[in-house]
Amino acid sequence: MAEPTRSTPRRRPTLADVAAHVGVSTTLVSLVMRDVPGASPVNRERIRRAAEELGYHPDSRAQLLRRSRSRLIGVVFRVQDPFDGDLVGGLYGAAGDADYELALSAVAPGRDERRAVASLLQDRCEALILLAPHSPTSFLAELAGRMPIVVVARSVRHRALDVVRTDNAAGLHLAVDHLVALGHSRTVHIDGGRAPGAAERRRGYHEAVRRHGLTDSSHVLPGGPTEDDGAAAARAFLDLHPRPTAVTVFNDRCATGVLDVLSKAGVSVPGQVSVVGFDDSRLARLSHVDLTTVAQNIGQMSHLAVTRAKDRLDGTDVGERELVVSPHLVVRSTTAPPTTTPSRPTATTASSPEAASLG
Amino acid sequence: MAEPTRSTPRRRPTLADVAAHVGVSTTLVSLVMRDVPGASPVNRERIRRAAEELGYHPDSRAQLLRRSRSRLIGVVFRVQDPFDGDLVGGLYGAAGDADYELALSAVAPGRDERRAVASLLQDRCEALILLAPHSPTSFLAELAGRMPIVVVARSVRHRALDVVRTDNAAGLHLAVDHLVALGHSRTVHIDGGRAPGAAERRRGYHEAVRRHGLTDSSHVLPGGPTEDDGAAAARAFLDLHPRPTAVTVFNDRCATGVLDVLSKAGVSVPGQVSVVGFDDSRLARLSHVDLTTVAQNIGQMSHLAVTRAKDRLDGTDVGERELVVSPHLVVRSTTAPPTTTPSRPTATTASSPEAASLG
DNA sequence: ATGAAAGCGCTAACAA
DNA sequence: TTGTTAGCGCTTTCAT
Repeated sequence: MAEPTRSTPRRRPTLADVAAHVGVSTTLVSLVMRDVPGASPVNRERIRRAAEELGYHPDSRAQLLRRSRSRLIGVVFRVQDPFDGDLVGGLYGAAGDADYELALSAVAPGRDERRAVASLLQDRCEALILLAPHSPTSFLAELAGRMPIVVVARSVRHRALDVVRTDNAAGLHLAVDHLVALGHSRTVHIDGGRAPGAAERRRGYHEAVRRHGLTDSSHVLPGGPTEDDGAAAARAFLDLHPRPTAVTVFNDRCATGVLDVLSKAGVSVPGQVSVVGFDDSRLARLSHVDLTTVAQNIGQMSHLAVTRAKDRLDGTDVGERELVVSPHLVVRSTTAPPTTTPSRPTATTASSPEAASLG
Repeated sequence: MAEPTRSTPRRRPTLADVAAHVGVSTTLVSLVMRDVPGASPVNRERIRRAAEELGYHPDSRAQLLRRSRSRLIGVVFRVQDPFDGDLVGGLYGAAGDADYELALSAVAPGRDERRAVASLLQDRCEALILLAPHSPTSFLAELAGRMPIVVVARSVRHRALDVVRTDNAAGLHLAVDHLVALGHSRTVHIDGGRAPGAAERRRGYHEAVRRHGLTDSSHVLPGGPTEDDGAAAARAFLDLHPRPTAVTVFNDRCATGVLDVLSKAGVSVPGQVSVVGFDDSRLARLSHVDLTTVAQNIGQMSHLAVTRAKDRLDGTDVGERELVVSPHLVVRSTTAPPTTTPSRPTATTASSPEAASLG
């Protein structure tokens, strides 16, 4: 019988193996492997060759154990969430620039944040970046007593926690300003419920419509972060009378559900209703969705999160604990001026909100 | 000035610190921390308390370095992909059952598979599970020379590689059988292009329509794995004449794009056209999508992947290198019997395909 | 430019 | 039940 390719071969080679193979000390091999000056070009070359030949990879555990610092930043993320996915991508880049490694720990069904964090603690991460964590502030604060903690995309007010987040209220100002500039006056905001950021976006909506003197022709409809939430809210929206001409939605996922229900109900977008999302996720960019949306600056947020972690580790004196990143509006094809066919003669002052639920 | 909560406190406590604090040997502390029998209840309690008090967490790098085995399985996944997300969730569970830890390494923009794998090699993983890898077989084979490699959701034929995948062809048989049972005869398959599994699904479609004697009234339309691909394919579909009454689509994402375009074109689903997806992703389950789809058994795949890695590590004699998991059909609301209103008098033999592009 | 030796925090013999 | 000792693979003084 021919021996098949061995899938469990001999013990992995160590520094000592490489050293022995070349006939030098482990010290020299260590230098060469780390690209540190102090070895003759000849030996450098021979050692490189031997390492390659033996298939040597340094053992990061041993390295980390020996080094005083791990240069490791832990990241807790929701493995299911596309926004977190984007952020993780950005974090890899930012960490590389800052000469740190990332250790990923996922939150998944059956694996909660505490477990994710615990595993990172064992890995000797020097700091933690938590993406939209839902743990109680007390837990986060306790962690912060151990090591620098950077919370991303959730607003937590605690003097030991660093926060990097989008200016959610400003995002809704952008959305409402855009709609008003197009000529809309009857608008609705579909809410994110208890999702992180939802309260601020709701507040931003209220502030913006008030600023435009449109409070009386504004609504907030209960919603949530998912497509399903959006679909349900859209059904409620269809019952509204007079029907608003524009909708701001908590996020893109939710907006997708809204769009789908409107489309199925024969309501054209942006012909009859304009829709604005939030996040500028891949969802929004799809050519057949092409959603006008408030974009979070993921690259900047990732960069700030890593930089803040690094600054804390370096003991750099940083000012604010909370870093608020400005969003910007991406206008695509789900917003347009309202059609000038009011269902009733225009009333200068809107009727009382209660009237809407009648008839 | 009041000293704010320190975010970079004293050196992390070690086993020795705990031991000194209690006044016992490190051995004893080690036993207790690992829940190994061999310590008196009294000491066990005192040590536990001291560890808690000092905020002690074992250093997994030191543990791993010292233990002969790391009991670590590396997972390479695409941080953006919802299907990979689901799998990672399943893998955590399966790994826990098998008493292994998972080390995650993401593929993201700017971080390719080689980098993801390299980092896992340094972490001294004993085996690697690669989710839908796109690296060339040669690279995977080379890896397999070092350690057990389990490839999930991609078909690779190599005697050193283990593969866990869904029976894609069978999935399309299920889909077509379902449609035919409903009474459909003019069908179309929207293809996945070069995506993993696309070729097998296409083949399954061809086999199934042939088996039903429907080859002449079948089409394959070029598509791809994304919503955009589906949207484009759907536009091509709308130009088909006579229009097929049912569509099988490469995957759920693509099917979503198809549904959206159909909806916007005023084509009712399942009234005028039935649609079947593939994956049973969260997308398909959304109440407003409610897509009939071929479900991959994620739980079983995760379990098999971990078990296979474990068996290789244990040297267990396993038979097949390729584990093929049967999918099943989830019937939801996008499939129904065809309406019996042919746009023209039924022709027994379909007109030549070229005719479609005319007029 | 090179090497010897100590030790990172832990576990696994072995002894007591 | 408890302690002593050696050493995992590496980096880091300190010699040479």
